[in-house]
Amino acid sequence: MADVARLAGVSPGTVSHVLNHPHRVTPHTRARVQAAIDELGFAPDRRARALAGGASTLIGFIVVDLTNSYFVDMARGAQEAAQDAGMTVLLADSAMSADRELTYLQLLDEERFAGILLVPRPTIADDVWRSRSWTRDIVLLNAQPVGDRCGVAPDDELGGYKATRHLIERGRRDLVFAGGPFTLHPVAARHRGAQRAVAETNGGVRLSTVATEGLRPRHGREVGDRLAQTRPADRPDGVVAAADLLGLGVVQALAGRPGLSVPDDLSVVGYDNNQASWESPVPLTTVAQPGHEIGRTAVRLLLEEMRERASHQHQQVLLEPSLVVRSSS
Amino acid sequence: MADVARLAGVSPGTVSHVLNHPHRVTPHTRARVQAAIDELGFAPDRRARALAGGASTLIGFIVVDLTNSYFVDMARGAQEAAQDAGMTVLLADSAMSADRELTYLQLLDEERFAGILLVPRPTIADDVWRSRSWTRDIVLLNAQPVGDRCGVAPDDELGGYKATRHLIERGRRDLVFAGGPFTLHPVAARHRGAQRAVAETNGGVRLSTVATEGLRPRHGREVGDRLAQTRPADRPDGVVAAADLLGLGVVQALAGRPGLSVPDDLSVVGYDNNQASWESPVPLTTVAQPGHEIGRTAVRLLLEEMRERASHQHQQVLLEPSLVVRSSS
DNA sequence: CGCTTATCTTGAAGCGCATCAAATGAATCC
DNA sequence: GGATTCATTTGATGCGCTTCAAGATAAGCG
Repeated sequence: MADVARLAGVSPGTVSHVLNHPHRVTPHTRARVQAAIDELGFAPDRRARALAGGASTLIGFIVVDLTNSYFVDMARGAQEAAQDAGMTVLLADSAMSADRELTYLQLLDEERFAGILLVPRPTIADDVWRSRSWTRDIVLLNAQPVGDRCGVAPDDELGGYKATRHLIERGRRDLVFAGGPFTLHPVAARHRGAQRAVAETNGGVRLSTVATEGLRPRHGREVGDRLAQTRPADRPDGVVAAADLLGLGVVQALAGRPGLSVPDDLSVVGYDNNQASWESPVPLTTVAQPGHEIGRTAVRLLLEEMRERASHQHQQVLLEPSLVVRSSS
Repeated sequence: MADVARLAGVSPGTVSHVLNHPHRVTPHTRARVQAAIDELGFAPDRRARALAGGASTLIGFIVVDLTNSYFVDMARGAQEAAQDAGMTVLLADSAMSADRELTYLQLLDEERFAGILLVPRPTIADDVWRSRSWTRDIVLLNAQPVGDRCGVAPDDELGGYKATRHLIERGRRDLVFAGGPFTLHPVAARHRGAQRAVAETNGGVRLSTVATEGLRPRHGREVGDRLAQTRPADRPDGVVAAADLLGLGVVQALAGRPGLSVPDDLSVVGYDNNQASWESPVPLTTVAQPGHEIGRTAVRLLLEEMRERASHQHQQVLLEPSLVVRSSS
């Protein structure tokens, strides 16, 4: 910056002004300084700026698993909202590791980022970072509510409700909810939603539950095989799968079997709007997570917390998932 | 830091020493300072440290599309290698946008990151960032070679060769290469590899080429349908697909058709080791990209460039993809 | 034309830390 | 016991920038 000042024949303070308060500088000198900046290819050191002046313009986003495009959606929503506020989101992939989660948290803390968005690991006893008090503002995404922090999450109960309600409106009367393990909060919540939708019919619709060991296609295929072996009279006519890959497994197992066509004999609804759900031979009806909105909302909360530190009230926001109807129902 | 010094009854310089040169400080005072640090919950400001002392410990990783898990692999490899060197990788998702790519580049430049890893958009006329001279060291990943930069990329030609060679070794004699558009460098390179493998047989194997409009499952299904309509006598017995999703489409279209079982009547090899390739009902033989190694190597090159700036020679590294044999061949 | 006011510009101080030369203290040696 | 040496500790200086009080210049007014 000193070089620029010298070349432009002004004081360092003036260079700083054209960078930060251009209106306070005569158009004439402003032009000269700008010319010097261009000629020297000067790019101000943001660390120094942040050190001297206000805060950083960086927001950190720590994600449990970047392999999951749901979280990438969140990141993009966050980036979008951050950009509107002149800030930037930088990502860190903790890749399921508690250690890394903590390490990143500490790093961003020491780097004095403006704020931190955290998608923690889904474990319950997830207290590694909670035991410590951080200097940065932190907003939790896709996590169970925590009292002393803002949080944004999808309304899984509502999603389960919507999926089930959809099948009921399509005339299905004998439903199965497939998913597991139920220790996973989202699975349990979606299940509750399904139960609520069925309860509203006052006995007009039956719901049974198949607990699976996981949510992968092979678990779904097991469910499908089991359905195929059921006597046609006892056979359900709708499946609410707790995840797309699970639902796809069900569809795969049913493919080609007589009397078991999807969606005529059996409707299937998935969950997550996974890429696989629309690239399947039978595109899957599914519930799309509001990942993008979660990201946007999280940044909004973070900015609020940063700006009105004193009056800020922590809050938990639940966002509504949306039904995407395709060929499987 | 001043607070810590005061509480421990030492000078600020000493606090700095226990942080940076612990051996130069008496165990006794070191313990006292440490106690003060703990009591105050002091976490040093990394920006200030970098400003005063050497360089930052941050490496930026700008990715064209984080939705693609191939790039997440690279990021993880990079993080791994960076960690070994006491550094950290932070990600930025340019989401296919040239603007964002440039903006991030400039941001990381101004934030004085130690170095930058860039996975640029696949376009050829990709000169937005090239026109400018950056202060940071930059390594290109998964990109066409550029003279004045280090670069790391997969050897697609070799991958195409390996896939084809595998089918030949399995006794296949009439092959099809399916993929497109051929303006995509990886597609063209894989095709060349396939041609080389066939050429080595001196006429013992036939290869035809089906140019598709894209690499999605539906394009593959079209190929599969066409194969099914071919007279059995003229029908190929092996398909080299330029991508997994394409290959999966082929398999899907063939499923259940008599005389067209996979892998008996027709073997299929995909490319990318996409998640879908192993979760399919017929797990796909495929070529796995060395994403992890690309990330590791890129960081290695970056560190070399940083440490031996004077003597450093830019280099292009091609990494070997590996064949993953599963049920479709 | 002298003085007040508004507009620009300046230079010093400080952000939080690392480093380095200088000072202090302890240990060693004859 | 005094002189040396080596290990610790100190305090000042500067990293690149913003800001702020103060100085300089220009404009406005009677």
